Amino acid sequence: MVTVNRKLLSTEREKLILQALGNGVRTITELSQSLKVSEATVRRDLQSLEEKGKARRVHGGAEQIRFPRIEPLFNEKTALHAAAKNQIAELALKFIEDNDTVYLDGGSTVQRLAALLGSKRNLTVVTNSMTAAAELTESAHRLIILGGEFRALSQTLVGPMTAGILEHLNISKAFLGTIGFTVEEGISTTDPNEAFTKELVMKRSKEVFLLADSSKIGHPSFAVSGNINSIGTLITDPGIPDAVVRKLNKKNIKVVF
Amino acid sequence: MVTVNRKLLSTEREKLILQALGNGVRTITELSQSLKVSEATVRRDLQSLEEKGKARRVHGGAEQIRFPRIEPLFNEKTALHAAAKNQIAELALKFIEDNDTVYLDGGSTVQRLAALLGSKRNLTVVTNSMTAAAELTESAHRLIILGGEFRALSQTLVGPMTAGILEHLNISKAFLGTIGFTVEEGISTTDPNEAFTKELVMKRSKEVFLLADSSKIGHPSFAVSGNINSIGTLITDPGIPDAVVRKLNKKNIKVVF
DNA sequence: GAATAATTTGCAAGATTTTGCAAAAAAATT
DNA sequence: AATTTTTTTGCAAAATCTTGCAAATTATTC
Repeated sequence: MVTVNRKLLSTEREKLILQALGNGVRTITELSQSLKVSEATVRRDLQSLEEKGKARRVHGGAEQIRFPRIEPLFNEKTALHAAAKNQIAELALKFIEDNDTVYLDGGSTVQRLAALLGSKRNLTVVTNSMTAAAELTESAHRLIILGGEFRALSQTLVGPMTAGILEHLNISKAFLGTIGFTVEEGISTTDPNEAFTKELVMKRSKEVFLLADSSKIGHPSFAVSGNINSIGTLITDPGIPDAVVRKLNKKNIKVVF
Repeated sequence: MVTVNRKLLSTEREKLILQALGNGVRTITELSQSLKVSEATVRRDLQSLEEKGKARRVHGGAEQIRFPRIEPLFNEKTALHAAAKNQIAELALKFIEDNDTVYLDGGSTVQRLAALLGSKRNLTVVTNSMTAAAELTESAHRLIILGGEFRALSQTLVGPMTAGILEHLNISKAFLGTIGFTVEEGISTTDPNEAFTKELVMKRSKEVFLLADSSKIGHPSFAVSGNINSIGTLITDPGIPDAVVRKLNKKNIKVVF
């Protein structure tokens, strides 16, 4: 236990704050009182922690980030992104025709697409996303779920075991999500197993569509998936820089927004 | 129970809402009263949750996005022999030890067992049942889902595609459900694809437990699964006729009730 | 060890966000 | 079609956040 009998360095205080957050969400007032510093100071500390990716501020307080390496990227900054994602999903929908065999990847954008598939007829939907699967269990479409190890963070099935099924399937159109995307390297995610599955899907699909809002472009993640040339079309929002569009077009990747 | 001794942050409130939704559909009014905030605020929270894909709003309230409720048919059956099924599940649980690799089949009895696994540590759970999977997504156990075609009626993944993964796994204890069971033929179900998967599981498992309440005994169904001798133990209820117990014992199948 | 520079802290005014209320719009029900 | 219920929208009050600045603290230099 740390007894506060002298002034604390901000570094020490930040550690105490993190410790306090470990037990859940804390308000600014709570933190301010228990650390005996002004609320302004707490705010500044939290700002610093947020920049380091160790805490997430919410209006009125802050909470701990459980998976520091990953969550900041997940951080769906509110309705702005949500709107973009819906738009992207609607654009993607236009590429799907009745009777298609499509693959749906994990991720929130693709999830939106899954919710829209009710308007199509007689699809065969292959997916590794448990949430997409859940969305589709009540639909009339044929649903095929890749097996494999369940990854709680992304709610997907990933890893080498997925290969067994994928090898037996020919997918006409794959719709992939991603954590990061760069013009040089293409798709990248945080988990190598997930990257492996994405790569395999790209190989087994005639057409590959990448669904990524513009906030993801230019930010690579840890594990790179396959070759960027496997991607046929990037579906994104108008926030994508012109320069990126040009570079992608040069690589024969269509960009839609 | 959460005691509200201070103002809640919106993040916390959203978590409480999700928790409340876990028990089914809630109306806006209910949520507003139990959280002691205005209905407008509840609506806004639900909107936010919906954008994050964690809840679905319906007219008059909201529900959690989860795996679909088991269908009526499934439900009726469940209610019918509920007590027996719970007992059977509890008996089955005693055969599971920490660190085991177990297989969970579809069916309402096995589903009960899935719900009890929280008391064990560090299991590897392999399953083809979407409802069992749903039950376990939040657990700390390692979860492996067989791939394959989704069969809505039983909410399971079945057919030849499941083989790809099963062949790579060694299961120590398999817990199977069934539609019908006879001393002569053993397990039988309505769907050949489902029978195929059950058969394969029996081959890949060191010990096979069949969970079947006594109402199923003596009633064969359409598609027979594998050899009756693959079954090591029948876990059932006291309603099982003595004659059947004797015959099974002769075949070296233990009977537990 | 004193003087100076750099950083941190607390305060308070102005900007932003959240909340609850109520009217208008939309959806479901009769 | 009329009524009731639910949802959306606009608005004002309250709460929270940001920013600039001065005081306090800490680090650096002489």
